[in-house]
Amino acid sequence: MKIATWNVNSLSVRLPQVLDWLAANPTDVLALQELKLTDDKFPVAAFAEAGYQAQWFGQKTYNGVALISQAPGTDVVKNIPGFEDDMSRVIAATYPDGTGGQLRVIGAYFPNGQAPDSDKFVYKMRWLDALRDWVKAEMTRHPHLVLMGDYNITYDELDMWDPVGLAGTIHCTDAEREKLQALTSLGLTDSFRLFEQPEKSFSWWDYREFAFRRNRGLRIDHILISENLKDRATACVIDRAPRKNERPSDHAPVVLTLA
DNA sequence: ATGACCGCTCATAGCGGA
Repeated sequence: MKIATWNVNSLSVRLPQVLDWLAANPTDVLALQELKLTDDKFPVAAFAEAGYQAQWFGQKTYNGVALISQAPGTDVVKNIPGFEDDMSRVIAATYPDGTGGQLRVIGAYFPNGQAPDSDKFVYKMRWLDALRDWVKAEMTRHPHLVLMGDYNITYDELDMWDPVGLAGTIHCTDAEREKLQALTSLGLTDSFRLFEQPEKSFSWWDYREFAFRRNRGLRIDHILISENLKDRATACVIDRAPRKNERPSDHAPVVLTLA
């Protein structure tokens, strides 16, 4: 089965590209981030026509997340329980795992953080702490778990186009990476690094300065999987094709294959 | 040193993104 995540940077603008991509890449569960629309504007009918169900959690102007799936999602949770937040960043649901079991899927749009000395960075740290505590509890309830989305954090220098120039900048600070390691230490694995990858593999490129053409990007979109899913993982790739579209998202989809 | 590009908003400049 295929599991994927894609920050679409406005679903209203990118809907045709998402539908085209799904037609070419049938996917069991696709997590979307940055819908930038309210719940009443979510294109549920368009996905239904394409054979997909959806769970969504939007808001005006910013943020917004969804899970697009072939099977219905159950036990849906929106945002981190107990963590007061006026931003729509998290959606979780349970799906059939293709082998008669169940798969818990969490799609998340992690805070950007803006700059390491900003209020938004403080919020990012608090949010990451709350996410970790909740995911830890989710893993006890749901042993087969996928945590995917736009993390807005690089793991290390391999995830940066300019490790020297970008050292210590947002997405690349020690503080953010410690929080990412705290998630990993729950028993989650970065599925992308289970496999050999091309050098300079990124999932996001700035719209400015021909960054995509020059492959000046970051790898900040991740699919983390629980220990008992590792043996089923057969591939994890970043699909750069949609980044070449006209009017593309600045992010590319990341796709995990489970046997 | 700065801004670049993109999407959005009770718009027409400013914010947030990354």
